[in-house]
Amino acid sequence: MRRRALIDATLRSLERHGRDGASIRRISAIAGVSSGLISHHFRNKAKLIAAAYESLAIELQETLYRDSGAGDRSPRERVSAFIRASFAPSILEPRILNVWLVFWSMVMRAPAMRAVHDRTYRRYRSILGKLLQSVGRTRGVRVRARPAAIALSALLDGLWIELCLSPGTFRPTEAVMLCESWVDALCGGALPQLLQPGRRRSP
Amino acid sequence: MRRRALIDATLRSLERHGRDGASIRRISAIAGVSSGLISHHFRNKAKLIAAAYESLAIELQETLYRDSGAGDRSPRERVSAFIRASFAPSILEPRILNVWLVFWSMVMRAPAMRAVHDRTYRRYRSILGKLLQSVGRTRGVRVRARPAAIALSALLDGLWIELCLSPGTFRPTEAVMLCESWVDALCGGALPQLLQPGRRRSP
DNA sequence: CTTGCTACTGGACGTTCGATCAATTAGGCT
DNA sequence: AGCCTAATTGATCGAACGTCCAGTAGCAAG
Repeated sequence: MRRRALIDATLRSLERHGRDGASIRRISAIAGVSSGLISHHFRNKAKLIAAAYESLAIELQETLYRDSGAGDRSPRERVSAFIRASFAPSILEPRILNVWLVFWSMVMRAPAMRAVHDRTYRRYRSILGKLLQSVGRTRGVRVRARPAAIALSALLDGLWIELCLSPGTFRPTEAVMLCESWVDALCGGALPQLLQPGRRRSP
Repeated sequence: MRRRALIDATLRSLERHGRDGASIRRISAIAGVSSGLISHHFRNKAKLIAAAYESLAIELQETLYRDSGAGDRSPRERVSAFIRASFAPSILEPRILNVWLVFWSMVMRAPAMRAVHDRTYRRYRSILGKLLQSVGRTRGVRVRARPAAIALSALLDGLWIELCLSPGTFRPTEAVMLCESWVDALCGGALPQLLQPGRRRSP
């Protein structure tokens, strides 16, 4: 499908040139087609960018979810795999942050981009929330999925952004450790505001 | 000083128009001067943007530090004030995220921007690290300043970004709660990897 | 008053941008 | 083979971009 190829060319262009890569001419050059073809398959540039945003977000979530769910792991091991996958070399590529920054800067201006963001982030938090809840169950703790997912996703994103912006500040293994520590504290009952009020499940 | 006025106009332009605001013509229009004047005071556009980045980062840190240090508070109260100030309405203004996104997207391309980023973030982590260490001291716990500051700054940034991107997802008070919970867990010894190895200070 | 220097103006130049559209090619259906 | 639709091209348009520079205005020193 041509649309698929154009979306891929868009992502590659944004990786290479950042915001300057969001240009019909650059994208069409990378895709090896004429500039007019983009206007034929997408009404305008904004539609193409929004489609690329959705594509990237969904693909990333599927990668993370697949990596964490592989094999017959315990819930705690699946969270660890999710965290490790979030700081894998291919994800930490600073070029990829470029792409996200372009998308985020459009979220506040284009309603279509905001819709994509809200939808994909809700899914992201849903995945994280379920993972954390099942970990809590095996530890006899009732995790409140929503705030827990919000906190862990913020921690993951914040560490990932800083690692991309200046990779020398700390190492990916430190980022993994900081996330693991937070999960351990959650399971250990040290974050009581993130647990269901009332007694623990196995007293 | 004219340079000061041009930097302020740059920040206002980036707030209003995002990346499109980083244009000599828009900035000069907001400042009420001719386009040529910018090339007179700054060698080129990149120098102006870098100066604006440094100005914004330093001003923000001074605001946060002043708010947290006011009065004769206990260390724990100062951390709370720092966290609350990080989610104050004026900071949460989505327009301000626009400005940071533009700067971050340039960090990976312009060495001068990378230098500004590294310098200001080191200062930011230093402030946070000292605050957390002094809190730990009053609780009989020896906090490792560096990883603790990295984690809390990532949590603050991640929550702040998501709040700016879609303010309806959760409320600022929830963000404050999540950060406070993390600090409580740290002080309570629930994040052992973030403490100095060995015994607690008051056993 | 003249000289010299700095702040400042605004137009010119060459690029690049997004969108448009008439013209051309390709491919399946009858 | 003939035809119709869809895919694709590339030129063209006006607008906006960064930089440059010749020129004006203001002012302090001689």
